[in-house]
Amino acid sequence: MDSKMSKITQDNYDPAHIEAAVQQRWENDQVFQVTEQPGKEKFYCLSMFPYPSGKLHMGHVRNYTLGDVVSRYQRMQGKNVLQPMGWDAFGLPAENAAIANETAPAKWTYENIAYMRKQLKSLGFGYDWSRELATCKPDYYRWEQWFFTKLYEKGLVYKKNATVNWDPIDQTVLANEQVIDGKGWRSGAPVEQKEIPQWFIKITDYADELLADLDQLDGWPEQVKIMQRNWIGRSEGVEIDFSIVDSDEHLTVYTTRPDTLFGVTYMAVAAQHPLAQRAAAANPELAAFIETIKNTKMAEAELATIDKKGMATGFFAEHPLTGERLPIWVANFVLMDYGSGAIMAVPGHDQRDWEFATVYQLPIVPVIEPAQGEHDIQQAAITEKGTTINSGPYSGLSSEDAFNAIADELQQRGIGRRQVNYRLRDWGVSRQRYWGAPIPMLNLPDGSSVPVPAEQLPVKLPEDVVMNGTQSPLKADPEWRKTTYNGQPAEHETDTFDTFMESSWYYARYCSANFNDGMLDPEQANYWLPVDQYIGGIEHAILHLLYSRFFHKLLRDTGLVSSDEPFKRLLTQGMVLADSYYREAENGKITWYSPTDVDIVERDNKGRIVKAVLRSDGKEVIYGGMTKMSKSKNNGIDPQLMIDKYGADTVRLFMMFAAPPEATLEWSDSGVEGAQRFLRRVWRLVADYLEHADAEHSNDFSQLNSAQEELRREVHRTIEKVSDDMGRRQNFNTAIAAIMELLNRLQKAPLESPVDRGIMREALDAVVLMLAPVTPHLSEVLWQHLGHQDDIVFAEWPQVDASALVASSILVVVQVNGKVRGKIEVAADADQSTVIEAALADENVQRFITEKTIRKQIYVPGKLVNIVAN
RNA sequence: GCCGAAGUGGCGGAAUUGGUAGACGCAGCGGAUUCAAAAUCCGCCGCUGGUAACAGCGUGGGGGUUCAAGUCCCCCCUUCGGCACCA
Repeated sequence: MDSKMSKITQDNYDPAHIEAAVQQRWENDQVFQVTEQPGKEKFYCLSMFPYPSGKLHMGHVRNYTLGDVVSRYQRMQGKNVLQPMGWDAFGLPAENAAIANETAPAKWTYENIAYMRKQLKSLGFGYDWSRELATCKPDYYRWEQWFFTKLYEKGLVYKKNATVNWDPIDQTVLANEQVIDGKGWRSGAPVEQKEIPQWFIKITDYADELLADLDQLDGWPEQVKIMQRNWIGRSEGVEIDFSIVDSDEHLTVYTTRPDTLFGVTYMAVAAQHPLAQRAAAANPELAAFIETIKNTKMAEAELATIDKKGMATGFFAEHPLTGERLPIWVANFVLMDYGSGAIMAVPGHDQRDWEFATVYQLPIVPVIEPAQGEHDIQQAAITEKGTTINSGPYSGLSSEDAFNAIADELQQRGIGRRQVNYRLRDWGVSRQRYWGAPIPMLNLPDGSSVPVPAEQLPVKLPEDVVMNGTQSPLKADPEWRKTTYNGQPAEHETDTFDTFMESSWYYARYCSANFNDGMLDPEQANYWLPVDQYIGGIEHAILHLLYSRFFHKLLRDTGLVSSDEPFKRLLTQGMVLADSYYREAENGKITWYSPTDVDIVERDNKGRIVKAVLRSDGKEVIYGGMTKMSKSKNNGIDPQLMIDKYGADTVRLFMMFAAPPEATLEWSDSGVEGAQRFLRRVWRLVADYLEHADAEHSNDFSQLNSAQEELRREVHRTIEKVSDDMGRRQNFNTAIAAIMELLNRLQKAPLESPVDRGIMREALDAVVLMLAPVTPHLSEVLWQHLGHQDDIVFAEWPQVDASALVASSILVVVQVNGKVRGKIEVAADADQSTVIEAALADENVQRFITEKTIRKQIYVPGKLVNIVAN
């Protein structure tokens, strides 16, 4: 490596040059390729793989820098570290790009992968590229198809009707993000809700285990576990049959509040409910109403905020305990896809029921009196529990007792049963799109479906296609689906899998990425799994992470892995923000300009942006604040520009220093320059030292003067802090701050005596080693120049010398009535009375306690004295 | 609407177990160096008062617990993430 040969000087830090050289050596020596080494502690570090959208964005750079820092730190702890990378390559954007650029999704995807792989390498991430995978390749998705047929055989897969967004002009199914204000994004036609048959996987069979095993996940953020718990939403309640008046049928509902049963004043069913359909058949007005509410988007957020609408069906149900006639309404806030598609409405004690009842002037009967506080049932529902009233023989009971008494009664009469319910719904995996893994099912002429036999897998997705803008090429091609089954004609399913399917098991495939005889090689998988550290965005807290946990349990129950959970420790990183600028045209149209095209011409005396202009025309633009980097605000900063300008080490350092991992990170050009400045100072300090490197050194630290002792204490305190920050706390920003602090001290340290040089030598080795996970290229080069022969990638993390930490005296803060009034220096081993005596003797402390009576003296050993006086 | 976070100087952030609020960096200001500039180095830098020593105030707002609260409890406001077909 030529950078090793050339002398380093005050100002010859050249990131482009050294980074290329170091990366070349890693590649030549295949430094990051790993195999199983029984007996050596393993560490599997995984960052969420990217969707190959074109080029890396700053969110990726942040995510992968975090992963690389953790990986390199763990490797320096002597562990066998696996860090793989791959591509979440199926998805909607490829189809959109294909239409826009008149290319095939496959071609576009593969080109993006090639470019982004190059970018990842230029950032110096230490991946084992021999394990790279792309989910759009048949040798990946074939195993997913195989696994799906196994799940089918186990009875975990079924088909049922479910609602999709239907664009009646483009004759196509739309994703939620393609529906804008209720209209198709391309056609502009009002979107309809349509029921079509789709495949589901029974995640609800595993709901209990998914819930219970969250308790094992000590290394997960509490907030993510809480979100998953709420998502699964286990509840204990009662299923109740309400008989329908003048009919043999009944309406079954689930409630968690049987204690409010006497407060039921009406029933409500979904628009698609058979009862609603039957009522509509004889009632054109109702039929028309059902048509209008059918097209409400079914997203939960939408549902929660829509105006409550409904219409009576003319049917009545009978109250199971009072015999009262209850009108059955069709309501837009009841969904067929949830539970039984029907609810018992208790407007007194459920806010949605209350709002509906208020709109349609249905009776509101209070049956619960809350334990405390005034409540006006005319203003809102009372959702707290309390004591039953107006509940016949069940009045005067606590909510809990009433729950049990009423549940028992219903159960005894055979019209109700206690039941545990989950908010979690089964996983619908069918998508009516082209760019995804074909669902390996065959539709037979008799209308039944069978899995594609294992020997016929994979069902390959044709890659050389033309996108016409609407229909999936799979559906448009009458030939593709044609096949035979047992000699009879059959048709391939033309739907493809939800892309969450691929991302639910890729972490396991990496362990044996090139294994051709099965989905996983259990031996390799069980060596590496579970993932020791998983890193990705908080936006995946529920869906991706829940589906992956589910898949892991499915893999376990198929005998492919032996662990219960896929990810031991989880780090959720925050978003990356940048400044935004815009202009508003006279017609109100807003145009956003990239911060890289804008010059700031004026700041106020507080440093805030007052005036900025577009460089190309010199005219003013309006500052739009710090917002998430996005296409829509045109404020994405291209990582490539930054790497070209400053080098990977600087970009990595800035990313790790600017904010703690979980927080949002604000992009700042001057912050990046600050990071670069620091690296130049490190370089210079080493160059400075090397000029004295040939002089005599002493490593005998037993006779230090107080300045030397203090400096060396600083070095070892820093090692202690940085180790804790990087290993346990994962607060890389404070680790870097500590190294900066040490560097500030070292710049002022003398190099005169052999001991001075010995201390500096020890300190510089430590600084370079501690920076190695963050700035591996710079550290590697400086490490070589400091005379080390070994590769810093595998070097041992610096050790704390406990004897260097011992100090003879300590600083104690003295407060009077909780306010700091003085600081005293006391012997490290001074006892309480000595310290308090010294505190009371302090001149400034005296001013605040004279003529007052001391009521209390508190001593926090080694830290603080508080004197309470009045 | 529901669930989950966050709010600290001009700015990003630090304060890890209730114990010195503002580490580190950016911006700014003053100085050194330079023909000059860049780069670099030295110093100052929460607000108010004071030459200073120091004092008062100060962690989104309001209340509380405590010798002591950015940190714990209650209420409120604002911003952000997720809400099942974006990934």
